[in-house]
Amino acid sequence: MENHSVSPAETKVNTADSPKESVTLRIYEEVLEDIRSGKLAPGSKLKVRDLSTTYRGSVGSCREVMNRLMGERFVESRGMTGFKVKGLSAVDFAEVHDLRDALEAHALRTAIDIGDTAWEENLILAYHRLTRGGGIEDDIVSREARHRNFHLALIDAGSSDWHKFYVRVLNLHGERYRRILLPKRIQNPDYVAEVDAEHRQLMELCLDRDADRAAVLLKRHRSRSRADLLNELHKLAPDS
Amino acid sequence: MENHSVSPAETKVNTADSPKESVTLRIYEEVLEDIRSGKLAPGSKLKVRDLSTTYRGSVGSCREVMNRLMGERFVESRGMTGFKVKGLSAVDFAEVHDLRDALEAHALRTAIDIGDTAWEENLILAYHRLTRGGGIEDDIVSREARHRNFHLALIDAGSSDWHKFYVRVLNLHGERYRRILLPKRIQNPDYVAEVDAEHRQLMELCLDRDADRAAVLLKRHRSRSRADLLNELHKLAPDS
DNA sequence: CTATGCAAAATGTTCGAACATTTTTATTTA
DNA sequence: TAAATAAAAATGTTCGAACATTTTGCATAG
Repeated sequence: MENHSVSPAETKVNTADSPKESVTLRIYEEVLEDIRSGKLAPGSKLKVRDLSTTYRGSVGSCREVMNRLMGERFVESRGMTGFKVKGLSAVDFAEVHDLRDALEAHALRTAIDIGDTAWEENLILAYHRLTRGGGIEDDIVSREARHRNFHLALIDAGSSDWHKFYVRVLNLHGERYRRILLPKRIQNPDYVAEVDAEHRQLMELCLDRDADRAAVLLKRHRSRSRADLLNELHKLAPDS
Repeated sequence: MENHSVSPAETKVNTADSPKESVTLRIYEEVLEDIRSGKLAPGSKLKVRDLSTTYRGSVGSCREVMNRLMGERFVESRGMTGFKVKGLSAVDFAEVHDLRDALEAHALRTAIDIGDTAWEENLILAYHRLTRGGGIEDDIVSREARHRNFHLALIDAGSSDWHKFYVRVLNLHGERYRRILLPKRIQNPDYVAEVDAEHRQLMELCLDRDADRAAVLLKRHRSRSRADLLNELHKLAPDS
């Protein structure tokens, strides 16, 4: 049988004071990144032995990671037949998108309602990092991370841990669809600039405490992505 | 150090055709039940070696289960300090309750909107099982399972897998609070009868496709629980 | 007495071999 | 040839020992 082994996501530079993360955590991060980037193809089988050589860990460590990723729905498993990368589908994407919209809209209103100065300052900081880049690493991975952080900063006041927990997971899944199906767009400078303009507006509406307009803009902010992604998905599988 | 070992949840009878579930799955189910019943105390440490003897598996199997339960937020872990049962707190409960309310209200409207005959029939069946008992096993565990199934049946039409996934987890957490803090009430026949009357109303409003009243009743259905549980929690820790 | 540091114990983590199941391949038979 | 079967390979699962880190207990210095 052919072996679709992949090379793991870039090894992280161990800065002097980094507190020596566990093997399991390292593999978790690398596998998650590789699933989100598409390096581990949607629907493909995840054989723990292959994983253990690719990501340099034991079968046990890899199985721990698989179990963890099941909880975040990036990995599936039925009975004693091993693990699979979750597939892509139009229905799944629509669900992810709509549920995130609902949760985020609610959280945004709460944040605008009761957010304090710290929230405002953190939001400004997140916007700055998003647009100015995060330092040395300025690839697609960190861009998406900064993007996610900005959107999390928007709602990082008042809303519950549960809310944030779910929004984070849904965001990660949304990113996966974007990165795999629209890789060109998210690297196009014009598109990025245009989107960042919306981010700025969003931030300013928050600072002005204009919940209604912010909610509308947030929804519009994503609607193009949604339509285009569903279009791509229907091209791949017209019947779903 | 003292050893707070517990006896595992009752061993499941292996009927002839049961497809031989994996050790990990068995331990997962037993540990989850013991966390929800309070046999594994909120906030207590989960030492894999103790677990492996209590639940008759290897450390590796137990670690897989811990990782899985982390995804459902029944178990926490920070750095290299092992696993802990998630604690109880008033804020956490309020978050669980409110988020579930929001998700379920939305799902209920969708179900009433587009639910078909199969949905209606399934709902009637779930109500029957809830009130008439589920057969041999009629303890608190199966009562709660049937209760959860009824509420899942209410929304089991149209709403997304993600929605159902999250509602299920939130329900399990809500049950945990009820079982640990209000054990008397949920076993009181009068209370059960009273609640089941509400269940019947709820079902009938669904069959009548009266979304507005159903939504109101669903909210009210839980409000007493919510108030009483928050009261209990404040007694335990008045400052949370 | 408190604080500090060391050693021992407890606990957390990782590993790869051993075992079990599923899937594939080869072979036989109708 | 096609279906059935058995052997072999591949893959999935489980285990407990080995290793690493954290916590505990104790001795000593301030």
